[in-house]
Amino acid sequence: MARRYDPDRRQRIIDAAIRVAGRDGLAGLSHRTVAAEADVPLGSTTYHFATLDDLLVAALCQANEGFAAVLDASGALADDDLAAGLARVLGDWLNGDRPGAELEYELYLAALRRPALRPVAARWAEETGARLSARIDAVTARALLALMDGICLQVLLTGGSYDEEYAREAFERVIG
Amino acid sequence: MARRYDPDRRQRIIDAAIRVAGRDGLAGLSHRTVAAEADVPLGSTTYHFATLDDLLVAALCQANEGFAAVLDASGALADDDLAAGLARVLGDWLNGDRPGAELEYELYLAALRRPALRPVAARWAEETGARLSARIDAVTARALLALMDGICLQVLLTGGSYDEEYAREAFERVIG
DNA sequence: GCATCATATGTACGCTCGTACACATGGGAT
DNA sequence: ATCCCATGTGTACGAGCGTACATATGATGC
Repeated sequence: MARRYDPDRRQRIIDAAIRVAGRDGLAGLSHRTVAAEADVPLGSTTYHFATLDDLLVAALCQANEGFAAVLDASGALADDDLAAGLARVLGDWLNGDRPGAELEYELYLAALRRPALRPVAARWAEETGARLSARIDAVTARALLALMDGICLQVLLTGGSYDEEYAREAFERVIG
Repeated sequence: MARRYDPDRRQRIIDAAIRVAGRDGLAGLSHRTVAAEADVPLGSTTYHFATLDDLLVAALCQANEGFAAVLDASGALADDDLAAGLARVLGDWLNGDRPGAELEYELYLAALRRPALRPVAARWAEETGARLSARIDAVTARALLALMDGICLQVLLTGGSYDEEYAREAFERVIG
């Protein structure tokens, strides 16, 4: 009954959704679980996000900024050795916040089956590609992006560990 | 009441699961939906596959053979120009049976959140890597695999179309 | 002040889900 | 011929789900 007129309500629901998805995966995400995590009544989550897709889009948009932030903060794009810089930032991201990386990828990959998420996933790819394009030609940027995705996938899917030197070598070859 | 002692019961349930997952995605997969698709009673699916993970593992194992079959049949590994061969087979797979490719990837990516699927996903990566290793050194094979995953992902996630020439160029650079 | 309307709340309905379990059936070992 | 048990069948239970909706509240514009 408390906390009527909570100006941050919507944002708190998104944050709660990210926590729930991070803990239990997308399968554990529902209006109710998010409501419980955010400590708001069920009706509040359904009011702000009529469908789960709406909530997913908001969560994906926010989670997407995780890697972008790491990428910008690392200065890898300004590194003299771009391949080494990318390999380093990927390692920082994968080893620094593995659950966060898993969540980000899960949301990203969810676009495969949820058309509503595709524009967001596509925009992320475009924006990251654009950052790379500031350093290198468009084709190489796109290939680097694909390679980064593939390497992350191999690490996350097989549960293996990240091999920075191998990544650097692969990036270097693509850069040519 | 009919069809007692159906020796192919288990296999028919797996086939039904693949059809359901292909049509409605993993989210639409349940003991009941599979039972309905296979035209068997609910108890039959729960008997042969106590948990959904059991069923997923069986489906993933079977679906995994799709790309491998295309890869073998294409003769890409025997192609003089490995990069061109891989780019061609990827195009055949993505354009020839898009729903099948989506399903295979969805099952593959499900390993991210379902530990039970990880060994299967890891084995697929190993086996495909081994096929490539017959043609090229192990590091390059692994990088090629990552790049193939990444390129497929970009196509499937963004809904874009596959650019074979771009893929060939990227493969070529990795091969060096 | 007052009307308006976006926001917030609680409850209820019908559905599907996983799971459990009691019972039926008949192939194959003995 | 008989028994065992893997396999097959039907039903029920409790839980969680999305959704809808009637109602409450107070910020905001006038």
